[in-house]
Amino acid sequence: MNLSIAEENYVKAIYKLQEGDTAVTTNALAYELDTKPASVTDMAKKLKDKQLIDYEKYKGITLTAEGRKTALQIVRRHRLWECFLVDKLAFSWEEVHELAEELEHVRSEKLTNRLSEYLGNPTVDPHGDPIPDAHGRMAKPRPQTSLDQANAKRLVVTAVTDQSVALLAFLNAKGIRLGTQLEIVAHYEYDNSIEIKMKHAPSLTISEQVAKNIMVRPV
Amino acid sequence: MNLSIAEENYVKAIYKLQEGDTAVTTNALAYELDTKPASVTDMAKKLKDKQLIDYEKYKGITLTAEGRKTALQIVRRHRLWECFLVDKLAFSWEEVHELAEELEHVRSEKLTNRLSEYLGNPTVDPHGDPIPDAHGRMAKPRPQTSLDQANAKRLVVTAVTDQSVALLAFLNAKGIRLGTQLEIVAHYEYDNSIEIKMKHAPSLTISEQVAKNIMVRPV
DNA sequence: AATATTGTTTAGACAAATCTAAATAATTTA
DNA sequence: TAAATTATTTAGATTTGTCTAAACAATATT
Ligand SMILES: [Mn+2]
Ligand SMILES: [Mn+2]
Ligand SMILES: [Mn+2]
Ligand SMILES: [Mn+2]
Repeated sequence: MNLSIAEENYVKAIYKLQEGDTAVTTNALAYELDTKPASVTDMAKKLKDKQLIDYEKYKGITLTAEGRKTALQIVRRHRLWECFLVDKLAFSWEEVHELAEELEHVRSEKLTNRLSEYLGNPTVDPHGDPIPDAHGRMAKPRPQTSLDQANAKRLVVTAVTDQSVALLAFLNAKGIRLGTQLEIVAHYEYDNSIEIKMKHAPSLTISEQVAKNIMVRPV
Repeated sequence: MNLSIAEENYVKAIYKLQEGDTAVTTNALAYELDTKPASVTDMAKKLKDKQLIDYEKYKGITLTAEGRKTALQIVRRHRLWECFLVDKLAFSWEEVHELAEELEHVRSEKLTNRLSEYLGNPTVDPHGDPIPDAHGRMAKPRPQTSLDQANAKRLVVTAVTDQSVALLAFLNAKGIRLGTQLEIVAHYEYDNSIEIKMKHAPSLTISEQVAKNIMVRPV
């Protein structure tokens, strides 16, 4: 099936929003893609015709098996290009999403697989998200929790859930990246802020909002 | 100026066809882009509006200074990606054009310049074509002639003008690539075929058509 | 010079992707 | 449950890039 760039972006967005079996709503998809609900309805009809989604008027959207397979291929390309940009071209993690958003649309299995191999077949991207392999399989991520819910004291950063430039740049400024080890020094109940301590640095206090978006596991 | 992919492909094709100051004809451009003359006329009006080309009805098309600059940026991206695919991902020279045709449309100066640097700022692409630098300047290619016109006996292959998969695959099969050294053993006047000899290989005879598309200079 | 051929443009149409505004369905509130 | 609100769809338009068929211009042939 030959998909346009717009169609690919829709399929990927549906995949992103579809947690488990919950149908994706028209409005949510419009918001995610920065477009209008009317446009989503139009596209939903096209993707249904192409059998990439199940869709009934007013009932929301879910990917078919075929659609899920397609989505995983796009996600694979996106995350591999992000790795390339960070690992080989020394881009910072907040710069790569936008570029990968375009590079992901070059559809060549050979290119994708060669790129993966060249990068050492990475299993996570620069934001800690898992990379599907050539068959669409993702390594089951090791158990992780958001920093605000962590109970162990010594932790390592495994992923970031909000990948906005604003948060990623903030984390850069504070020296927090994937693999960073830290200890929880204190929880402040007033605003649920959390004081953390990293090696070779004074402790710092981060807001609940930041903590919620940092994923960690016990070291 | 924000150009669509279609517009970029037109600008690049005009650049390719515009040798010196000869205006590019509607039909030639349609053939090059595998489209119809009527479509070219439509696009010519748009590119004229955007001041990328000079165009008067029935008088053909030439790039403006702005258009030339745009074309050189696209050519730069195209050739850098070709280098990447060959040098880093081990693609063969006949596979890369099609992929670069898509990758060239990712418009990011930062990406382009980082890629160039990563590749060691190459000055020629895998087909021997020169790569414009960040300012659009190309190294003046060292003097070269087509193999059928060469008079020196000991030669080195510097470029290939016909870059069809068919010719490139033929040259692969015969062990002829950029940098290959060869001697002219004989010219056969009957069909203008040329017998050549490369190191560590028996001599072989190639047709005039092949010879015309191999660029060489004295070693 | 008249005619034929070739090259180019125009007119009118279509598909893809989007939009706004209006209509309709589903859900929540009173 | 009736009214109000929210979510979604439809109708109709627009832009981009393309096409075919017909008209027109430039060039070549007799
Ligand atoms: Mn994208
Ligand atoms: Mn990512
Ligand atoms: Mn292209
Ligand atoms: Mn090339």
